[in-house]
Amino acid sequence: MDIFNKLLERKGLKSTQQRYFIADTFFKTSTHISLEELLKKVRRKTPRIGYATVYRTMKLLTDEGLAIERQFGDGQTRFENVPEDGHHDHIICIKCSKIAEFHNEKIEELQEETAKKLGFKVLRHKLELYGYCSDCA
Amino acid sequence: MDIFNKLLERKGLKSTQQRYFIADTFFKTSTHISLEELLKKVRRKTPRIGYATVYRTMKLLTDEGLAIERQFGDGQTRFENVPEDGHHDHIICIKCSKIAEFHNEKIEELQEETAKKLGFKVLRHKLELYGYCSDCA
DNA sequence: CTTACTGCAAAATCTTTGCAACATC
DNA sequence: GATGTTGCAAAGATTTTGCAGTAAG
Repeated sequence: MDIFNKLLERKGLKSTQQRYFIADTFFKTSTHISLEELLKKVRRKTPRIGYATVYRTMKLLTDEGLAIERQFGDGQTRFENVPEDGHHDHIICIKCSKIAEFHNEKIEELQEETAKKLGFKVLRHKLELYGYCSDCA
Repeated sequence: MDIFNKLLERKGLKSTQQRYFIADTFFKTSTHISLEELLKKVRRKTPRIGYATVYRTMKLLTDEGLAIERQFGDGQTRFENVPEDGHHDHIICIKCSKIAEFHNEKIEELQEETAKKLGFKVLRHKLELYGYCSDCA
């Protein structure tokens, strides 16, 4: 939450209870949460909160890089919080759904390189490997 | 188109001019096209065609594995035709939504290698880079 | 006090679906 | 002819935005 308060200060925004509850709830969530779900969670503590406030707070977090929007094709935008200790990628077992995380600096470098050739400047990426884990192979 | 005709036959569906134009146009498209864009293209040949028909035809193609639905976060579902000659990855501009494709064998190798260390056997993967293109940097 | 924030409700987007007219088989 | 298909328009589902009231600095 420190980082969130700093963000508000840096941008000259006001620190409100709504924003606090939304951000706090979001950062404590480990899954990919939708606005509707987040709203529901936050309302347990602050029933009078509105959808638009959640929407706008998440937009703020997304714009500032503290959250990432993701689309899984179910018609709802979901938000994932950005790990403070560097990012990681996922490898998912298509049989038992086990998810392992990994980080490979070499791959990241090659991504940068490839992007540069295409004239792009990469800010973030998404890499997911799908296959069988050792138990299911 | 042969494969499309076979699909219709296999499922006992009727072969109509609309379906033909939509599928043909889609298969000849190399970019990730949205329904709106596809409709516009098809209308150049068949002005009286409706959005719903395009929608339903693309749903058919998607269900049958001839097209892949993709969400790049710009609020529009886009369709990509399944490459017969191997896959590619994407790099997306977060400002103008331009999408470029690339393929880097070295990255694929590193993915395999990394997966092996974790005891996984990779079948497929998804790699998307997000950033600014040369025009928006 | 001034300026920003919130909630509500309305607007804007996209995606799906019901149905009568119409085209295949 | 029977059955599937099309186009239109309406319904759904989400995401955005305008605005008057409210609260933070």
